Amino acid sequence: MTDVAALAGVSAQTVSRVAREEPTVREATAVRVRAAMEELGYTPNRAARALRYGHYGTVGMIAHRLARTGESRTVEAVVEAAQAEGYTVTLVDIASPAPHDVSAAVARLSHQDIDGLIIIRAESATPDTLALPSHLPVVVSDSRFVGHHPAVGADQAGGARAAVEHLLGLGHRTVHHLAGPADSTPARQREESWRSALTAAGATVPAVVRGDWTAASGHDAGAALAADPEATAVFAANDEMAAGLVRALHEAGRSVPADVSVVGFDGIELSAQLWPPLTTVEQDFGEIGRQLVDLLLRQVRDDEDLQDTHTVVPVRLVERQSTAPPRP
Amino acid sequence: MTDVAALAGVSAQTVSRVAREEPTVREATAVRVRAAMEELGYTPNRAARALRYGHYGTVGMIAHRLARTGESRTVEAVVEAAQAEGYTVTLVDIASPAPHDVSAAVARLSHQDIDGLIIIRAESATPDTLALPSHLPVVVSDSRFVGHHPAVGADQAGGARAAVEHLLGLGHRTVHHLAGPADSTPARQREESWRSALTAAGATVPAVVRGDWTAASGHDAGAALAADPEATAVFAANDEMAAGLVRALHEAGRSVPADVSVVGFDGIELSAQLWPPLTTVEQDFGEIGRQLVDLLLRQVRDDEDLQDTHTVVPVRLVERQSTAPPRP
DNA sequence: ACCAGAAATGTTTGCGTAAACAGTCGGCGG
DNA sequence: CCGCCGACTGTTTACGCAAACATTTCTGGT
Repeated sequence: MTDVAALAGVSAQTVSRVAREEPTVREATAVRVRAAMEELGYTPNRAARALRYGHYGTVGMIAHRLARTGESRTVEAVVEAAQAEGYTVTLVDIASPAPHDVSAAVARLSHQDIDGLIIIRAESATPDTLALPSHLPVVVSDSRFVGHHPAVGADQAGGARAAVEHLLGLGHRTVHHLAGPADSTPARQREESWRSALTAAGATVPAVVRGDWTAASGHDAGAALAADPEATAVFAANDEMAAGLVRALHEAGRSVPADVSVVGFDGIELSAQLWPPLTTVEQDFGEIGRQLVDLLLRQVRDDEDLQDTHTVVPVRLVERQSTAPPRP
Repeated sequence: MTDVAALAGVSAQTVSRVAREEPTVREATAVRVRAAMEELGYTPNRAARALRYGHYGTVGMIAHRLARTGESRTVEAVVEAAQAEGYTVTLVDIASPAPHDVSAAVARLSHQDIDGLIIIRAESATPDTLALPSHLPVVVSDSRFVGHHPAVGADQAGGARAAVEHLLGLGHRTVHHLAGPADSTPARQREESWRSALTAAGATVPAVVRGDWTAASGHDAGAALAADPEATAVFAANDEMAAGLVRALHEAGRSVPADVSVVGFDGIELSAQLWPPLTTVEQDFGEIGRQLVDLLLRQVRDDEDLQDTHTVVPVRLVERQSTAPPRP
């Protein structure tokens, strides 16, 4: 900055004014300064600015396994929404969703240059195990934190219920469930909602088959389900597992949907390309991302107290060709 | 920091020493200081540190549509590799891969607190249109920048050749190509390599069908290909389009692989779950991410000049059940 | 007990920026 | 033609931290 000032024949303060486009600089001077900045390749030092201003223009985001569809779509939406508000996003991926790793990630990130923190799918962390720096605004996409931090989440319960009711409505006696890992909050919510929807309809509740979100685990589970002639309808906790399940059914010679109907969850892009195209509960990841950023920035900028806020983003059942009435 | 120093009854410098875990502080003192830090919720201010040190411990990453499989896997790998080296990653998503938007993103990011920049899939940007701040270390995952910036890329040509040769080896007379968008460098490389592999084998080169990477575009293209009885083997430029293509073939009553063999590219998780499981050219995104970080940090830390470096990461043809010899 | 030298701690300074305050200059009314 | 006002521009200072240098407090050996 000093060099620019010298070259333009002005003071450093004037350079600063030009850099920030203050209107109180005479145009002729500004032109000269800009030319000098150009020539010297000057760029304002953000660390110094952050030090001066006391904030960074950056939000942190913690995620686990961010190449997964739900994660990456949320990340994309968050980045876009944050950018639209003039913030950048710094990302940390945690090794596992275990409390210890989450805390380590928070510790690392809270020493970073961030004004606020977005935690997505910190599935197994609990408010107690999460040692957050005081006064750091936080939003979470996991409802376990309701009452501790503002949260945004898809309507897991509603989606699961819609899936079960759709299958029951088709005439199936009951609906099997291919659940997600037991330590995942969304997985548990989907499972509980599946159970209560069955109970409410007076249907029997079959044993849960559990996977770990991966397609491979869905494929394993599918082998078991395919052997059970009673299983005519399956609600899978996500689309990847549903894809593995469908493949296992194909391999077992069971037709989808003639022999077995399958419903997924998430609405990933490829769900429409499976054979048959998968009926699924579609989440609006874009909206989730936008809400997360909105809630966070309201705390950062306006110092709002949003503790008890819990935004539920609606989901939508998309009926495709993987569901049909059972064989008579 | 001053408050902590006062509370612990030491100087600010000693607090700094404890914060950085310098070994020259007596343990008894360190304990007192740590207690004070704890009580006051003190956290070192990174902006001030960055200002003092002259670097940020952060790398920037520019990507486009980062929810796509290849992108998100690369992002995840980069984040992990950077974390392992003690760096964090700040992300910016660009609206479109057009030169103008890329430049805007670079401009935005170069004013951020970053020590280096990773550009992935800046497909249509050219070295000229990209106004980078001078002296900012850069790596690129697009070979168009070879000679301008160090680059890392999968072996596009080798992968495409392997796909074509696999199909030809199965006995197909020729191989059709479902290409990616014309403004994408990887798409062009795959297409050119497909063409030269056919020519080298003395096979005729059918007209290219072009998609835009999405499964939907693959489905559209599939409708055309399904109507052509000459098309017994198709090499799709990515797995998403291959999935759409396979679905279109199913809908047209053409069997895969009995009537038409299909090979994809990327090796996304769901490629193994399609029906039939997709033969594809698998990229090692993890390795690409690690190489990107390695190349970048060598410039950042050691000030190495890596201009002409171009690391090619091998790909691997994974044979599954979507390919077979043509009907006699 | 005394001293040299090592260990521990304190003081000064500057990193690049922008707010607050202090000039300087030109033009206009009287 | 003087003085005052507003438009510009310059000077001083502090943001929080850590390197460099200065000073104090311990060691252990005699």
